[in-house]
Amino acid sequence: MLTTLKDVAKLANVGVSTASYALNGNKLIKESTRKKVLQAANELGYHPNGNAKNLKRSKNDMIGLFISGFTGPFFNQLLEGIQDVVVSHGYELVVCASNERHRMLTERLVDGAIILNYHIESELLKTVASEKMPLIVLDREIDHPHIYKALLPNDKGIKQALKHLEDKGHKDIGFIAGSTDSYDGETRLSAFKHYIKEHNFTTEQSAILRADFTEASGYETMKTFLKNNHHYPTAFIAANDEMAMGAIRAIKEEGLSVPTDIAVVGFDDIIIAQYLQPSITTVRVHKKQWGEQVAEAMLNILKGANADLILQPTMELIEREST
Amino acid sequence: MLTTLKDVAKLANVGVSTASYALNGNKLIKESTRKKVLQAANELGYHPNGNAKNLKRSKNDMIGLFISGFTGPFFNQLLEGIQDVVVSHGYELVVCASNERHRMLTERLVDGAIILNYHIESELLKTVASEKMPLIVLDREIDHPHIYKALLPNDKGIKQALKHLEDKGHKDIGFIAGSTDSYDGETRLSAFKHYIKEHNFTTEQSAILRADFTEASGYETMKTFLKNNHHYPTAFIAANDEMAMGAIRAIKEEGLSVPTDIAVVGFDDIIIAQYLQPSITTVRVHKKQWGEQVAEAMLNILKGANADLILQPTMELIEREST
DNA sequence: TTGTAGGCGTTATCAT
DNA sequence: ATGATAACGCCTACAA
Repeated sequence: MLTTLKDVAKLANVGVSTASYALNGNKLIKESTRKKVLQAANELGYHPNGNAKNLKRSKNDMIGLFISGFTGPFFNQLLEGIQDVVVSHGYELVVCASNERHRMLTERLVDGAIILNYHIESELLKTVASEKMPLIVLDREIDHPHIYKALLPNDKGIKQALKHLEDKGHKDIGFIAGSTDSYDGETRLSAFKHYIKEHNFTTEQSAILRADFTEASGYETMKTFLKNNHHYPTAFIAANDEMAMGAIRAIKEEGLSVPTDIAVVGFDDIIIAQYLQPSITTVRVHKKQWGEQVAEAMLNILKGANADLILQPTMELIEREST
Repeated sequence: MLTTLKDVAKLANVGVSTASYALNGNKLIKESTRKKVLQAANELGYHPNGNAKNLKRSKNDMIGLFISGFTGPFFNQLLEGIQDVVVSHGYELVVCASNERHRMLTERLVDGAIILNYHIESELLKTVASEKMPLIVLDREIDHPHIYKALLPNDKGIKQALKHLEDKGHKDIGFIAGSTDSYDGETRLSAFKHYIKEHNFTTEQSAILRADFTEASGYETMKTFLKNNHHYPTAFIAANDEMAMGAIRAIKEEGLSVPTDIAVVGFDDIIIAQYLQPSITTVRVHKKQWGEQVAEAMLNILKGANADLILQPTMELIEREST
């Protein structure tokens, strides 16, 4: 067996509790005994057993982030934001991309969880959430006293994109939607439909394309669309930048020019967007800021603060060459 | 308090052990009792306490990946590879980017760990590694019976890059190194120095630049270099693609052309490399494959297999417009 | 200042 | 087929 506190205590010639106190910096322990214990622990390469410790304390000092996968350039910045804040408050962050068991979450191996994973069913979340285990969902609407929401104001973004295109003289605007699993994708789509109707744009139903957030899908979808329709909108909004990239590639390949023939607006402002040719006009989502806000909120909740705060991550239109 | 197994047992009118067996699918339990227990558990929204369970079983069914941060486009693909394999074997993966405590690792909350984080000291790793806790390091050489290595064959990559440039007629080749913390960065640098000498290239000491892996640092470094030296190499190798990107930006800004005046080779083949203008010639590291191999190795080790396997992730030169 | 002992929620052994 | 009970390793009253 591995070395336990008992081993350390024995080697240091003290009781286990003394060893425990010493290791945990309890003030009552004499300096000399603490030295002895530390020395013994060091000698044995002792590390406490987290399971035992956390079981006893019923606390893990650990916050979980549950995402659906590591694909795509979107997560990095969000992760950075969360990470920074979490560790600066003495917690640690674990990131899990499970799509079935989510044991880290269900078995309460974390003290709080941030959810951005459509694979996890809302019903499950409801059975997991509690006073001792607050949840913040980034990807759905859900009603529960211990589940907090931190959703992106996608409709604002769409509004800005449409406004921008309108200012540029576009009337006939298409849309490239992502997969239906995605909350953000679907809210972007419905915001689009909403404003299109409200502002009497001339968009045809057939100009609302369905892809799956990947560059390849954006390419394929646009390619097929252009092959099958001789009439095309003068502008497209894509539900993310990667699809915008793919669409632009397809448009260029069909001998059309961006933005002269078709303008394209992306969404998210991933790093690559500014480096492409043409660089992509996009709705920037301040992902790092979002992450920071979410993490702060979680820490506050954990601290017992009344965290009914409504997060408002910034969205702004970044104009570049594709429009 | 949260609902425990005892609560479930009570509601189902059975003993705790029976409840435990029922929930864990033990064959000895009568179908009708199992139903009762399941029903009760469901009703109470019961989820086992992972800490208690793992403590008792001394097993977590969990593998940890410890990285230094989420910045940079490098990790995603590696993560994907690891994730896929790990979950397909019934384990879960947790990703931690801690830079100080690493409690998930030290407190044995995982059954094995993959290390790609220069913040974690080798001494610590040695005290943590054991039969019950194998480690695979991706970022250092370290000697310990339970620490396995899965290092990138960086010298092969450098060799290919130099060969490519030599074939293109280059004799005077500079290098842009990353931060000294990085194992891969430093081995790339020393491989470069080694082959430069061996093949009698005319590289001057001053043409070995030091940046820190970011695009910005590549830009700054190259900018300063070109301002201060009227003589410059006809080609540069960068220790990663982002610095290559930055360098190219600086070179263009100084009114020189890539590749005519200065050719640039990157390293890693991050997604963006192919989309830039000029697209970047680079040494492709099959990161996903690397991740898969590492994960397979870990699972084998955990299974008790003799895993002295030497991993050989592929590296190949991808020729594009920057050379 | 230090030691003894009970309990955190499970699993697993051993009776029944 | 089921139920009592002893660990797992740690923390923390409470005693000494």
